[in-house]
Amino acid sequence: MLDYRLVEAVAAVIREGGFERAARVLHLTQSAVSQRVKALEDQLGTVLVVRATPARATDEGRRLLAHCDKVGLLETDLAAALRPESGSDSPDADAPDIPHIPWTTLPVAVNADSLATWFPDAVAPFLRTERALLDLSVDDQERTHLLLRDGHVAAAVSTRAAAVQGCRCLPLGRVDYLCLAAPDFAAQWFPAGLTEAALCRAPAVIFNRADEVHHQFLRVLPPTAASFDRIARSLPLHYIPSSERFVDVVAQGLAYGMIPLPQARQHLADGRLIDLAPGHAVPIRLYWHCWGLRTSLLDALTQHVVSHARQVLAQE
Amino acid sequence: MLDYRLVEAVAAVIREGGFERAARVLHLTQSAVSQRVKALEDQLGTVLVVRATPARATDEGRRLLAHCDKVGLLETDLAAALRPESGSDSPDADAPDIPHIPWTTLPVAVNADSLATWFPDAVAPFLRTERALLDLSVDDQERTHLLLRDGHVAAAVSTRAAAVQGCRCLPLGRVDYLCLAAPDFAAQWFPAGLTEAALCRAPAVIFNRADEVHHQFLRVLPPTAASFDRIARSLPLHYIPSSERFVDVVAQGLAYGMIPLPQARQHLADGRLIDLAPGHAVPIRLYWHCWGLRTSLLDALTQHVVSHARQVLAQE
DNA sequence: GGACGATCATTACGTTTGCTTATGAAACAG
DNA sequence: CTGTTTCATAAGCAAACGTAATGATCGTCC
Repeated sequence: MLDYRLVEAVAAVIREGGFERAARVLHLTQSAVSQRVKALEDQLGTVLVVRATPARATDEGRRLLAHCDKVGLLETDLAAALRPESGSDSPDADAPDIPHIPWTTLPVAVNADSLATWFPDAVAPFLRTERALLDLSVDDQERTHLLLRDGHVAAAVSTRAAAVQGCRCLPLGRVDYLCLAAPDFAAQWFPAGLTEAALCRAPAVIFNRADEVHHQFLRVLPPTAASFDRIARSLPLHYIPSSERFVDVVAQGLAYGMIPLPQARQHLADGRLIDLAPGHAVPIRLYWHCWGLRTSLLDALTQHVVSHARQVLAQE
Repeated sequence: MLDYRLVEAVAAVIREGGFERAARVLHLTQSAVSQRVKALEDQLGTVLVVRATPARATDEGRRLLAHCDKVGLLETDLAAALRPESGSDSPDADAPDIPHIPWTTLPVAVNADSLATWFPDAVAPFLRTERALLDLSVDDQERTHLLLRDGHVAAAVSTRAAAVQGCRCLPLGRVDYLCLAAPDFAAQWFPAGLTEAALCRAPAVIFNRADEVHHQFLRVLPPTAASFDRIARSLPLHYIPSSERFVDVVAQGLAYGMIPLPQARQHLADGRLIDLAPGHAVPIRLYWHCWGLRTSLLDALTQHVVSHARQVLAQE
């Protein structure tokens, strides 16, 4: 079996982005880290770390890292099983050199809109009951599953319905994106509705360059597919990579854009936003992907996320 | 992580039914096996092997054995993954469209906290009057100036006071970060205040791995610099790369963390958050960097941002 | 009951592993 | 080109770990 002191050295180098920082975290010298990494690379016959600034993992290194995280989760389970009497852990005075009861850090990828809406409420009870720490990566909903596939995260919220190799995939529900604008904005830029000419002139806002929802919306609009390309190429676009600011920009009448119904409901009720294309919502289906590995922590997180999402998201 | 040489010794003893046989299988002496088993039992604080004839596992030993098998399976998978030459995966390339002449897209880098607070209000009037589109990049406040230096953005909000080559740099003001927690959280984890022991146990939340504010805070705390390193290395940390969710996590009593005063003011007034270290705010000074190139749009943006920031941010 | 055999624990000592300190090499910035 | 940063390598050394020998414990059989 692997010597996990070596594995952890590689993991630390990659997480910290360098041998020096890794050494500090591991309470070792840079030299020792270098030797450990080299030893493991020799043993496996593969380069695991790209020596650059910052240091990063090779494909093999990534796989090893994912493996290391899995084993870490398993060990957390084991520790819990071997320490059944760990009920009360209130901070009382004891030996400071004994590192406290270990926390487990769970790397999870989540799309910005979920993070801005239902996700925090879904994980809050989990964080209250489990000795776990979240390490969130925010990425586009179409790409979070890549982070999972490459072993960067143990779980992800994604639009991908197909399970990643070696992973579970559970449907969470549907979020409807509506094409919204402030009433003033609509009157100024779309006096005759969503005409092709108006679409080419009115400033729109999208999340970032990977955001596909706006384009999906244009595709389902009455104008034919022929005109779609022409429109899509000439859209004046704001890029605002923050869900909350995104909504603000639209609410303030600076642009129009595709907004998740949960985030828009209040604005719609108040009349601060209006639907530019009623009946043309873009439904985005979200899925929970996580390692197939059965671990009480992962299972608990999955349980919390899935059950909460199915309560608050639209179900088919 | 566990030392799997020790684990394998226990496994061998149980599988083989004795230390002697285990030693033969492991190509060791009986003494070595005995020492290894004892070492692991000491480490875990549990008896793993029932010394009888034949030797058998305790409940804890059985769990350890099951764990060992799981890790073995994972390692088999890993080995299979590292054997074959890595396939080629092509990252999907996106082709950003350049909008028409009348609209100018301004790439701007901004740190998340600014985006979550004063920045939108600062640029809103600018967007109303100018035919400009924003292309925001969110990055850590210590690194936004790098995006500027490398030509990725035309302007940036950064903590860097020194002007980038060929760029202007204007001070915007100061944001004070306070060490905050929910009252319940403070009572549970910091009954005696910010002691070293409590700091090592209580879960904290930081933005991401480049976030230095928390560490800066620890450095200015009463405990000497000597104890700082020890604390900093053993902090249980949540990573929540979203300003709004960051605050939520603290407000919900899931962790404590450094929060900009502007974002915390309402919570503090409501009593939902309390200051764990009054008088120990970490002041972060922000600067507006932009290309020296004189452009009416850039000048206008700079004008709006700087004047608004100087109104809402603390000035020296 | 006492001697014996089997089995694991302990002790003492020698080898080896693996860390630290010091220095070299390579990439990078200014 | 020079100083800086970062990783690799070399040599010395201490601690870890294994072996061999011995001690302790328990069950068995005469």
